[in-house]
Amino acid sequence: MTMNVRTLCLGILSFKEASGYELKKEIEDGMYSHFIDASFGSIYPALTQLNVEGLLTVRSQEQAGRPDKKVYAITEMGRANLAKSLAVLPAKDKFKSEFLFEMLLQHFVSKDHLDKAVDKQHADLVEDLERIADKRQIGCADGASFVMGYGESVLRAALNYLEAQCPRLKKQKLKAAE
Amino acid sequence: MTMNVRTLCLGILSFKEASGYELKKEIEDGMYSHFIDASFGSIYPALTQLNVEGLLTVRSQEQAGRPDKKVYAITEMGRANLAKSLAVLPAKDKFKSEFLFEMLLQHFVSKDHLDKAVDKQHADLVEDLERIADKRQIGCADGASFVMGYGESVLRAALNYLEAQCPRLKKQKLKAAE
DNA sequence: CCTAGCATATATCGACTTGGCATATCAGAT
DNA sequence: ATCTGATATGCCAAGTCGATATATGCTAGG
Repeated sequence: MTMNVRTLCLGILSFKEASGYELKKEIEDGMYSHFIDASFGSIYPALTQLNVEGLLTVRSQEQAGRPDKKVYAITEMGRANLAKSLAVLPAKDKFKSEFLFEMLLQHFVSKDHLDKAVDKQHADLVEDLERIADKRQIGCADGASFVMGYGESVLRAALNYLEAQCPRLKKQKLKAAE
Repeated sequence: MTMNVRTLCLGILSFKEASGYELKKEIEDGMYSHFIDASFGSIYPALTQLNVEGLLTVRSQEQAGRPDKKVYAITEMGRANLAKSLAVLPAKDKFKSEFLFEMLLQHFVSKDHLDKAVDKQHADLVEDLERIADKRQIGCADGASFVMGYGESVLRAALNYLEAQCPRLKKQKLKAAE
């Protein structure tokens, strides 16, 4: 699979048309957020290029009191191109964690700093799980359901491990529940 | 935390001296492999730069029948610099999965291709789990133990989910056990 | 009241990183 | 005899991130 920002944009636009800004929001806060990343610096040039190649169409949409939106929609050529990109076996998952790196080198940092890092990791995991839980309530089809279930399983496992290794976290949890 | 290849090299070299090639092996197959990535194209320039800045020392080691090794060792300045980099709270974990992207867009690919993608994901997860299990047998201290336990939990959760969603995989497992 | 910050919206640019390629030698497999 | 793979270092084009710039309107606090 040729997984770059181009393919990503085509994939999201295959569900519904959107502007560059809306794509970024979807990638950051939406269903894609826990297994994909992309910045404006790659999204906007990709959209321009895809439009030039005829894989997308643009239409400028005026908005009251806001800058104009450039709404992109996928074309038939775009769908064909996306299908072609997806027809290659996906590359191996990549997981990057500064947190685990810091845990590995814990003898270089203070006990206090380590506690803060663990707390942050815990908060990040809880936040991600809550976001998925919110999306799940809405209820969605086939692929989306599988993807959210996968994310939920993995995040919950990480959270459980963290709480088992750092009993301190459970106390905080109880505190928060009061 | 300033997590770039520079910090990564300093971190690994804080345990033992190594050449660029050995660092790559450690990152690819060693304990770091499931939460960090780096290519030769970033490792070698980083080592050269760190040496110029006095954070590392080099010594050329001759080897019978092989090219000379440049063995890098961390200096006191290097350790101080590493400690400083670690004194910032770690950034949020990043997880990239082409597999999940493909699952989300499954209506674009054939049933056969989807099966192959799932099989590949399954094999990747099993391979990673085995690698961690091998490392764990050796037995290691504090940080390393935590990191491997974390990785094991997360990978096992993913594997369990995959097998629960695709009962076909269990049959393959039994086949392989025969 | 007003002003500081935040959300909307698009775009560029430097710095970093990846992945492929080049180069060289030797061991073991075919 | 030849080819693949491991050891070993390094360069380079292409892709990507994070910060920054620009412009506007809404909202909440001082």
